[in-house]
Amino acid sequence: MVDLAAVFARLEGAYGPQHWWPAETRFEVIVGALLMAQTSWSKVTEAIANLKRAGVLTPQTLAAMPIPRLRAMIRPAGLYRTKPRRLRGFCQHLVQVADGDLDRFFARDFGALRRELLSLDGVGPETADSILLYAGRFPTFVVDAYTVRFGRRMGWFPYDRYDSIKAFFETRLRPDRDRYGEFHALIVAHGKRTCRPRPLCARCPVNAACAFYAGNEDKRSGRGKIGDQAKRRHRFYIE
DNA sequence: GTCCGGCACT
DNA sequence: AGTGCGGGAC
Repeated sequence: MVDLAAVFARLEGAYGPQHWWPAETRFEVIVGALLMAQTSWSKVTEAIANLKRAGVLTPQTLAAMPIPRLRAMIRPAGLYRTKPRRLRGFCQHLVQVADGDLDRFFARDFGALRRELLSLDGVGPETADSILLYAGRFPTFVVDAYTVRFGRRMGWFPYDRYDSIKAFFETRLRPDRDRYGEFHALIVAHGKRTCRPRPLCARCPVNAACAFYAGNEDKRSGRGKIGDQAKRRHRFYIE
């Protein structure tokens, strides 16, 4: 029996409200999502600030911008060979199908919209769901590497397939976009601060419900079969 | 060295 | 399933 509401409450209690997505407009949310891969949010913020300062942060302007100029502005976000092309491509698509109007763009069937997003270069499932949730305001659950690691350690699922994990959450939570958005943000906070590659289980707010923590009880106590050397080898981080 | 709020190639 | 994409922060 997995009580997601209880886990949510404990994460919220430990980390507080996350205020996602930190952007002024829906279009900024989308630009941020497209620039996010393999970088930190502060770098994305820097890149968006460059676009704003230059006054080019509109779908029409970005859709018509030469790649080298775009590259110079979003350089802080890294992966500069791919991201400018993807950002411009998305804007061209947005202008094409909705005249750059996000109200019109999102005012369509969810399933069709998601498939359309996934067909665009640079938009995989996580980016598509981030856009649909945080910009489109659809109740769709976002899965990322933190979610996979966290859920597997908790013992909620053994697999790492995006759609299956997404379904795990969506079948257990009422479709509520604010709650979905906050839950994902809390999982990210948890993954950064506690459920790291080397987990800080001793001060984890949900360790009482965690299979990984339970499975390592003998190692924590130091009275199990596994000695100190093996503990280090297995990379369990004991506070 | 590893890590970033991934994705598209092979 | 493995790897290129990039460079700053730690």
